[in-house]
Amino acid sequence: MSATTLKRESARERILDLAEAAVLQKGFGATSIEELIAGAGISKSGFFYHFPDKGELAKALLLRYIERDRAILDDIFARADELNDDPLHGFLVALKLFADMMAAMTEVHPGCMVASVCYQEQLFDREVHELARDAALAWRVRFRARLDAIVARYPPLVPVDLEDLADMLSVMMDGGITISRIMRDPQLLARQVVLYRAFVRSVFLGA
Amino acid sequence: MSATTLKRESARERILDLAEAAVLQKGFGATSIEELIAGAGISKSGFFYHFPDKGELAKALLLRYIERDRAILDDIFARADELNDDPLHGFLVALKLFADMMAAMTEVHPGCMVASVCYQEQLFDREVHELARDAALAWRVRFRARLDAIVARYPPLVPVDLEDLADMLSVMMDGGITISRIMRDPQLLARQVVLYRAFVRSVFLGA
DNA sequence: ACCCCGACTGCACCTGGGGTACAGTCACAT
DNA sequence: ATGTGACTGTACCCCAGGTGCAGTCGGGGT
Repeated sequence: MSATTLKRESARERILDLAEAAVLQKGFGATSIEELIAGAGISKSGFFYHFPDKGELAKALLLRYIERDRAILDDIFARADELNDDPLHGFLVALKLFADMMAAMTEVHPGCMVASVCYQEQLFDREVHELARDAALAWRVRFRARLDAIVARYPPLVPVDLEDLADMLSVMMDGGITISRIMRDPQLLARQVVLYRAFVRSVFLGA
Repeated sequence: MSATTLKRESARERILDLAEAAVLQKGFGATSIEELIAGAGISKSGFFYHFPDKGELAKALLLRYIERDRAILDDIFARADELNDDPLHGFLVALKLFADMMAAMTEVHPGCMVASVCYQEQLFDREVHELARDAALAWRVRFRARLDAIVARYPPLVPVDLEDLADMLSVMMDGGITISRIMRDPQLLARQVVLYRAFVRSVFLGA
C-alpha cells in the first residue's frame, strides 16, 4: 500500500461507502454512477478505472457486505459464548443480543444486500449470484453447527429438521427486514427475532 | 367490454403477463418496455397508450399480484374451514394446504412482487409503496383474526404477541421465497411453512 | 536525475432505454 | 355517418452506462 492509497480514504472506498448507502436505500438500478462520482469527487473515468463496469461494483459491494455480516455474527456469538457455556443458552443469549441490536436501530434496517441482489437478477452475472448463495450457505452451516451442539444435550421436544431450523433464522432475518421496510416499522425485525428465539426455546425446553 | 377487448386476450393483459414473468425473474429495472412490446406484438405507442409510464405498469402489476394472492388465500382458508370448524385445526390445515401447494412447485417460486417492489425503492412513487404496505397490512389482519379465534379456545402455552405471530407468517413467506431463490432450492419455502405450522402448534397445543 | 507506475482527469463518442408529441388508421357501436 | 377505443409510425429528446484514449501528477525505485 502506497502513501497515496492511504491518504484520507481511497476513492474506491468512498465510492463503495456511497454506493452501499444508496443501494440499500433505493436499489442498485436506481443508483447512478453519476451520483457516486459526484459524491466521491472523482471523474467518470476514475470510476471505470476502479470498476470495469457497474456489475463489478455490485460484486465488491456484496463481498464487503458479506464480510461485515460475518464479523457481526462472529462478535455476537463470541460475546454470547463468553457469558455462557451451555450451547442452548449460548444460542438463546446470542439471539437476544441480536434482537437488542436490531431494536437499537431507530430507523428501518437498511436492507439485506443479499436479498437485494436476489431481486435484481440478470442485472448481475453468475458470479454475483454464487456469492449470495455462498453467503446463505455459510449462515446455514454456522447456525446448524450451533443446533447440533444443542441437540447433543437437549433432545428436541418438537420434531424439527435441524437444517430447516437453521435456515429459518436466515429466512426470518431476510423476511423480517423486508416486512419491516414495507410496514415502515423499525422494531418489527427485532420482535421477529425474539419470536424465533421463543420457538427455539420451546423446541428444546418446552412451554 | 367490447368485442375488440375480448378477442384473444387484450394487448394490455398480454403485456401484464409478460411483465409479471420477467419482473419476478429478473427484476423490474432489468425488464425493458422494448422486450414487452416485442413479445406482445404491439408498438411502443401502444404500450404508452395503456400505461402512461413504466411506474403505472408497476402499479398495475402489483395490483394484479395482490388480488391473485388474496384469492389464493381465500380459497385455501375456505377449503380448510370446510374440512374443519375448530379454529386451531382450521388454521393448521390451511398451513398444510399452503405448504403442499408450495411443495408442488417444481421450479423455484417466481418471487414475491411485494418484496420485489420493496427492493426497488425510489423507482416507484409513493402510491406503489402504499399498495405494498396495504397488502402486508391485509395479511396481518387476516392472520391475526385467525389467531384471535384460536386463543379464545386454546390459551397459548408459550407467551407470544399475536400480532407478531401473525406477521411471522408474512415474514416466513417472504423470507422463504428469497432464501429459496438464493439457495436454488424449490422445496425450502414449503419446509419453512411447515416449520411455522410446528411453531403455531407448539404454542397452542404444546410439544 | 531519470523513469515507471498507479491513480486518476478530460474529452469525444456510442448505445439502449425511457419517454414525448402528434398525426393517422381501422374496427366496431350507436 | 360519426365517434370512440385501440392502436401504428415517425421523429425526436434526454439520460445512464459505457468505450477509447491521450494526458497529467505525485511517489518510489534505481
